[in-house]
Amino acid sequence: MWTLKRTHTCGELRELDEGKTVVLNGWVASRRDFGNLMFIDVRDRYGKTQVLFSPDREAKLLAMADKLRGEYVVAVKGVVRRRQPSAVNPNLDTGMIEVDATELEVLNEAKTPPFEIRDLVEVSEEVRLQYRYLDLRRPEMQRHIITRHRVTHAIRESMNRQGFLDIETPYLVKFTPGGARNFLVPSRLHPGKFYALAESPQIFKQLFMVAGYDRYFQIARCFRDEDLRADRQIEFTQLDLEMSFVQPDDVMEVVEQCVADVWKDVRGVAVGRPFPRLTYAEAMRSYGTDKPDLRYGMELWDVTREVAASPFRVFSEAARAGVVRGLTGPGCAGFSRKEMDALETFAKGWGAKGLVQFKVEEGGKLAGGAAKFLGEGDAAALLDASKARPGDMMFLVADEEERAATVLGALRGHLAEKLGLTGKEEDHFCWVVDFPMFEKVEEGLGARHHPFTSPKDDDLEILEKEPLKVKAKAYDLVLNGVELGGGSIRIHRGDVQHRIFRLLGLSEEYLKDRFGFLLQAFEYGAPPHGGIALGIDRMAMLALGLENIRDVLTFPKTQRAVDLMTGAPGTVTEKQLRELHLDITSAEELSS
RNA sequence: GGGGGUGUAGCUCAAUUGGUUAGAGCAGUGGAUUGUCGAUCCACAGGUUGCGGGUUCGAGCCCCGUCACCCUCGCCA
Repeated sequence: MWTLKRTHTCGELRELDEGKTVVLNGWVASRRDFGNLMFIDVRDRYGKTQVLFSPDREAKLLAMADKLRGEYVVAVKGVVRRRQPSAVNPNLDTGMIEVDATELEVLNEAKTPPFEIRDLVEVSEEVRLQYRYLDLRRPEMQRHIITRHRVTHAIRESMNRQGFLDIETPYLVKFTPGGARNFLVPSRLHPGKFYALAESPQIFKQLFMVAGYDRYFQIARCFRDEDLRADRQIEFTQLDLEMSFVQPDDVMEVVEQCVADVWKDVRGVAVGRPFPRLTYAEAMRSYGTDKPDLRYGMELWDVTREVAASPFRVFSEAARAGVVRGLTGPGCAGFSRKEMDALETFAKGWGAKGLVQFKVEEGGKLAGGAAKFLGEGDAAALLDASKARPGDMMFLVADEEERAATVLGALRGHLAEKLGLTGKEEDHFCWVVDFPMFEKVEEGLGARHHPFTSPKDDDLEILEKEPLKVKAKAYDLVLNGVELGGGSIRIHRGDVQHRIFRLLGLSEEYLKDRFGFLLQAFEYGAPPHGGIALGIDRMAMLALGLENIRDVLTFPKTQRAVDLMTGAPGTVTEKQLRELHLDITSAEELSS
């Protein structure tokens, strides 16, 4: 029970409020004790306000204030005073005023926290996660969580404005193979049977299209039992959407509008539209990745033809079966032996046999270990292709095409980081389109996106003949080298779907068992449709300029998928196991 | 499953070539203090050096094992 209910938040009082009697509720952020005079900063999520306890009031009040400690929860009644010019704190929004306390109520005491509740305190993430509720009290984390709210709010407003319906789908679903590993939930009512936690609403949203809800969206949690990373959690949130009677352009248009709305609301910037589009082939050729970072240049170049007859056998031999490609490191000619070795080690770590490095000297002369092996026209060809100038460095990889692209793509990112090219504030969105439909897997073909992705119309005729050349109506949204999400136009015709299934080597029986309901639904009038899913955690992370998804999640899990605060996952009782008809067979697990 | 990094006081870190009683800042506690704002000054308290084993006259430091956290490859969005 408390009597002093707040009239204002700790971030809102200004000079104009001078003379008002106010009540603040919040946490004691700091205490500056001058004996007969004391200052308390009271904090809530809106800000901090300085409260003055002066000896002009009754002695009891000051004595009470003397007992205050950090993170005590307090209610303070007082009069807003304008500060003397010399006492103004320009670093605080409320720094022009202070509250001259007349009453104090301690709503709750607090133990000394394991770390200070402030920004700019370096605390190990392990401790932060263990006391996440305290970490979340820090202004920096509150800014993250509030920004995340603004992202989701802006998304909902934008999608609503664009005529989309927010509809939910089940999380407890039937296991469907392919894609990510599922979490399984044992069924109590059906011994030996399991639900799966939805890895995405994919199938349900397609059924919405069959049902006629032609513009659907949802901010949905997804569950994938895969290894965690700086930008990946086992449960994460997607903006999922699906539309009927559309082509890829229509989906991309909607997404661009939504993202632009979010960026305008959250970052206050107008993003340029339409976003640039690259084909998958272009992205791989120029950037060595299907998620290019367009904040800087350093595009890859190819000299396979030019060096095919080079006396340098590393080049000429690679040119026969593979490619010779490179990138230009601006101003890198000054790299030390050590730095160059480190780059070669980096390249080898990505599977390169080696990394050929040439310094470009004044007059366009190439220097470096392998320079002496180059033939007459080689240097000129390299200079021409690389656009390298004196002071630059060329990095070349001679290998099979995919390997060369991957290595150089990784090297490009690594160099950009090293050269400080990635720190820019600008955001560079782009679309990567025309992905291959299939990829080679151990036993034949696999779906690159998922098996309901539509091939491009023109490629239908070569579907069976040259499946690896077939392009999909798929598109990925990329921001600063991070994949924000991807989608596709789906197959809505049964005949095409069956051709794809056949190519993927899926038997009719198997399909009937796993996707029977979907295939059946598609027999009752499925409209052409397509959609996309975007990672909202990543979006919030990038909107905040962060590099770790955990910093925009309230209770993230560690790399080993543990919640350090609750201790999840945990053991359960024998009774629970019995009810679920489960038997733990491993002795190790039983003892834990 | 593989590669790399880290682990010392509540927090962030230091500790020479293996050498005496493991230090500092912040936080904490007590005292002083009427204009601070990450207040200041004085004092005090605070340690199973992640854990287990080994080598050694002697281990925070070397070796083996193990655990936790982070980055990453595979995997996955």
